Amino acid sequence: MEPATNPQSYDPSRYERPSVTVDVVIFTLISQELHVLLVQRRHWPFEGFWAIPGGFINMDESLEAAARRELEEETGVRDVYLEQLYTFGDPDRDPRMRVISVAYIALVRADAQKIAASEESTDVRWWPVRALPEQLAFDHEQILAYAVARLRSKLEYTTLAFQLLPELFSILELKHIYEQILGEKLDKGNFYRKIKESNLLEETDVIREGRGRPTRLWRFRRDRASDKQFVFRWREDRIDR
Amino acid sequence: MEPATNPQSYDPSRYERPSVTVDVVIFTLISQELHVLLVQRRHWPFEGFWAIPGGFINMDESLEAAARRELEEETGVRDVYLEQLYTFGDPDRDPRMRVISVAYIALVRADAQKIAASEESTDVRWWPVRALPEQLAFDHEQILAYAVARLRSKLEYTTLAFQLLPELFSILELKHIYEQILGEKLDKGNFYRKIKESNLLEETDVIREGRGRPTRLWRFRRDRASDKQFVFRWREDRIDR
DNA sequence: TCGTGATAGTGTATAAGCTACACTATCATA
DNA sequence: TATGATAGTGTAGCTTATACACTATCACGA
Repeated sequence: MEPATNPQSYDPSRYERPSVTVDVVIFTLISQELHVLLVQRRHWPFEGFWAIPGGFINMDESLEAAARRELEEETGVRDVYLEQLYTFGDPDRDPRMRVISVAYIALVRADAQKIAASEESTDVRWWPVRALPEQLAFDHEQILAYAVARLRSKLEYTTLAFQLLPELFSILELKHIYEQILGEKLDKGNFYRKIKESNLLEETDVIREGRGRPTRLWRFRRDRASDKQFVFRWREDRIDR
Repeated sequence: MEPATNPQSYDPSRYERPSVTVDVVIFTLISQELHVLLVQRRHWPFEGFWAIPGGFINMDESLEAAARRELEEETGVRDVYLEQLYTFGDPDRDPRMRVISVAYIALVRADAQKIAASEESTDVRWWPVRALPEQLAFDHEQILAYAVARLRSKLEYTTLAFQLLPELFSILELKHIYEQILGEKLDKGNFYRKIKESNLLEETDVIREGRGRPTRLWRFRRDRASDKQFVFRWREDRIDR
């Protein structure tokens, strides 16, 4: 509890304190594929290794505010989807000192990447989650693996997939993302039916011309998102704590 | 990231550090009803208020180890289900100083409560979640509400309910718990079928005599639990991050 | 000893939802 | 005007869920 089981001996300042950082796993979609932002470290420890962006919390900001600050520093993006993932705190995860890291997941829209790209430095890159660097700094492999698993899992039963798409998109583009994430082909007809029945999409007048038949574009109804969660598929190996 | 976006200026010890505590929301079943363990504070701040048990982490133990230590100190119980809930870190959640609290959920078996009771001090009590104290210390109302919501949610699509039951139980007792949690009556026949099909229960030779027809008792197959998650019911308002 | 209430457990017709896949539609281009 | 490419619809049949009627086995009292 807050220090009071042994109240008579209470003196918080006695206790040695760990450092607390916030790490943000930033996902986006590039050419229909899921990517994550990593930064390359220039100094010991793990010099040259890729790492999840993050940093120390300020004493006067909330954890989420710290995560948003980090996110904006790295990508220049604001108002994105952000959720707390997990807190990693093994005693020796950082060789320098005890560091507790509160990890967050951020989803950045596909059409917002250019902002990131424009501010990209040589040691900041989007990596496809299917082809990540061999080894990451610290326990970041574990954090990233967990983030990917959680994202995959949640995309199946929430509207998170929409956060990755641009403002307007076709139903088959949406299907493509689901296929990427689920790792399997989906039936076109069934997908259309399911998405339409969900009533989460709003038809627009925009028609995109392409090689075949012109494609109608749709928009995500944010208002509906909170009312009704969209359950795309049930899986037995869900990760969602 | 771990401190290296600005590597040239890196010096972790410069940063002011928050205190980090682990709070454990301990649930159990008493007379078929969900209860939670709270401790009453003896000192400022929130003197006399009920709080979730917890304490500072040691510098050489993991977060989960700290949670298990707290749990054992409070209930004497080991080897229970434990999962990280969420990390609460608003700047002014503790009036004394900046405290980051990593909250855990623990599920204690119904037949293990006596252990807790035997070590109970005057200011430690099991509270039914349906009738909690008006106000809790710090932001513990929020933590507790979140824990209860997450527990309810997860009980529907995991085998967590079994963690609350004694070693041996009847299928209708299990049904009773699900009814408690879901807040609705379930069909007996469908419940039998669903549970049996799930293959999560192991029949025992134990028969309990009662008023009516004798009841066969069952045991939870822990080995199966990891293979196959038991999805009892889908809900649209799930909370599972 | 037979009936009744209480609890335990099974069977099944119907409804609802999902899946697979065949079908139609509309464009560009050769 | 035929062909390929992409967009979108219809539907038969299978699978699963729901509601509810049914059987089973005990204690206990008339």
